[in-house]
Amino acid sequence: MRTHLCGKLNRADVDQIVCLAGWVLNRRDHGGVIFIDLRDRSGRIQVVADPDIPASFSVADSARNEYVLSVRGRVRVRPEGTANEGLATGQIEVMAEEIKLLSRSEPLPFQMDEEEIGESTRLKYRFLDLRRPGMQSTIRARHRIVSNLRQFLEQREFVEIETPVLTRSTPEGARDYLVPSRTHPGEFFALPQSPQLFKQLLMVSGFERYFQIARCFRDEDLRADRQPEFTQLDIEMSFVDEQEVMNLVEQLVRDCFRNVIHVELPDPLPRMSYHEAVARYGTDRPDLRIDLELTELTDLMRDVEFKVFSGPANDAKSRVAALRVPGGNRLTRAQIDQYTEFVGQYGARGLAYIKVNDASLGRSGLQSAILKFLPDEVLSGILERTGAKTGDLILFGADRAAVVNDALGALRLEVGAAMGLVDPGWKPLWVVDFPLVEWDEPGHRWQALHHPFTSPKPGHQALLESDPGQVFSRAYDMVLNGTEIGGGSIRIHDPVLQEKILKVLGIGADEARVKFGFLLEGLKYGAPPHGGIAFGIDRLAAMMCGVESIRDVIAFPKTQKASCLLTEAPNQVGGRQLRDLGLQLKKQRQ
RNA sequence: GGAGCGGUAGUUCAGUUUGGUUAGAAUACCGGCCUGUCACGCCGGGGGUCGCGGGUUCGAGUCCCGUCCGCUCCGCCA
Repeated sequence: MRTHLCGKLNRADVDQIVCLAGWVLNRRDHGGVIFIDLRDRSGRIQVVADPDIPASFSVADSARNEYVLSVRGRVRVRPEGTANEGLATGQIEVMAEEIKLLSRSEPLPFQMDEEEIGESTRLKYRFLDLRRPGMQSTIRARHRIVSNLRQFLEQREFVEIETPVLTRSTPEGARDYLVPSRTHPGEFFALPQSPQLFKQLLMVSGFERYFQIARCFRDEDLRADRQPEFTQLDIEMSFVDEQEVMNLVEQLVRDCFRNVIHVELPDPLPRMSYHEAVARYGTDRPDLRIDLELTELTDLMRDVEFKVFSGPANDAKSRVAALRVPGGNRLTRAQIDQYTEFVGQYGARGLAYIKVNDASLGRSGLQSAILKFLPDEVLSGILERTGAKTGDLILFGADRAAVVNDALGALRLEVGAAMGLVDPGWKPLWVVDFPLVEWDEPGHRWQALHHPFTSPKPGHQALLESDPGQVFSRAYDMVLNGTEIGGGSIRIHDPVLQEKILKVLGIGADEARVKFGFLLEGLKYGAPPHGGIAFGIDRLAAMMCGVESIRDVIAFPKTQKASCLLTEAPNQVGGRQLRDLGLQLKKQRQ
């Protein structure tokens, strides 16, 4: 007797006696014969049974997913004349000789084959949602992805090391999840936002190649691609420069795509500077599947009478740019109004546009409320630079550069998707040459673009004090189809330089000691040059599975309010638990 | 903190624009019949706090106010 998994039977198995176990997908009694569609983790097979066989359950007219059965029987080819078109279960069936009921179920809260179930119902009954084919497939794919990444790194002598989950709050960056300490009343652990400082210390410790599949926690508002706890593939290496890190993780990602979803990514991955990405796409994570770009018009608009354009054109921190929409001429006024509202989310105060009715006619071939403000040479400059053709629409952004970039960058994605301009396939790239710091206006200080431990580019250190905004960092982001899937940098291994950077960031020696003194201390004891990267496993898995939300690749995700509908966490805890912590009960809501 | 969409049977939805008889459909569930079925078929049945609270009205699923929950986005996410 052999034991088989459901769905793995084939013609070579005919006449074998097999044992199956699985969920009943469908069960019927027809003409004195019982038909059972069984499903287990690997597939689906139809079992045919005579009512007289020993069976520890009774057959009703129909039922789905209500039982878990074990079946012993003979594999056979379905007899002539009994198969029909569209055989769902294949041509091999099992003639049952014995059926045992292993477990029974109440009627399900939703059907397994229903395509769209409301998010809250799915999450409340996540254990059943996970039983459905879609979630089975994504969760298993996620496992294959992680397994592949791990194998790749192990083959290259990386060592997987766990770092603490209960750790110290380092209040830079995101909000921490805090855990009160019982043994130190009034003090708190923080859950790690990333293992960054520990992995750098591991380099000091001599683990030259480290990785970890690390859970990270950030107490910020959620999005489709952001959960309060998420998983990162964390990598750090000693004695490497950015080329070596990038080359290695390119291979890692290519290998993963090849093995898991049979996709060949370009070799090498294209690279683009931060400044080029922002200029051409309005963002540091461009979606290169969309063949649209922002066109720089700032210099062209300096002398026009139209203040909406000339104002920003003459302000160093502002920008005038255009987005050409091929075939956009056919958009209605109402649709353009919607786009105006759309860019309003990003702070744009309007959305000027020109419809190109006939590109060969110059001014008279254009249609727009702003034509009268723009001289002929400016109009022809716009047409020439944007490459506008008859039937196109040109959209304008003129404001502070950050607003123009956010608005037109987002509009590019929105319009690209709406107009069907998104190429299928995979467009990865590296974004490099990031500024080390950016000016934070409300905080009135320089802020690290990546994090405070990122090394500045060699040769740029002289600018650190005179003009920090011009300093490039040794950071790199891997971007795939408009999503940042990984980011890293060569770190600072020189404690003197590290203190200098902290000073630029306005973090004094005392403050630095309080926040991450243990890292600064570690760097004093012969830290090797080192660098690394972290990949967002959830985002990577979601993209590779072709799903919109990372919730669909996380077995037990949280809702947008960061609660768990399955366990009803977070919840109030008993007075005893709180007293142990020296805390008080939250006042009950009315 | 802000903007938008949604919440009606176990589930997926219609009904809300223009207030008006007993709130419907499909599916699921229960009973009966049929029988090599595989979205089986046929007949019958049960099932609703229209998210919750308040208001307007002779009358509210429908209009108004508040609130809770889910989703998308902005802010936020070194």
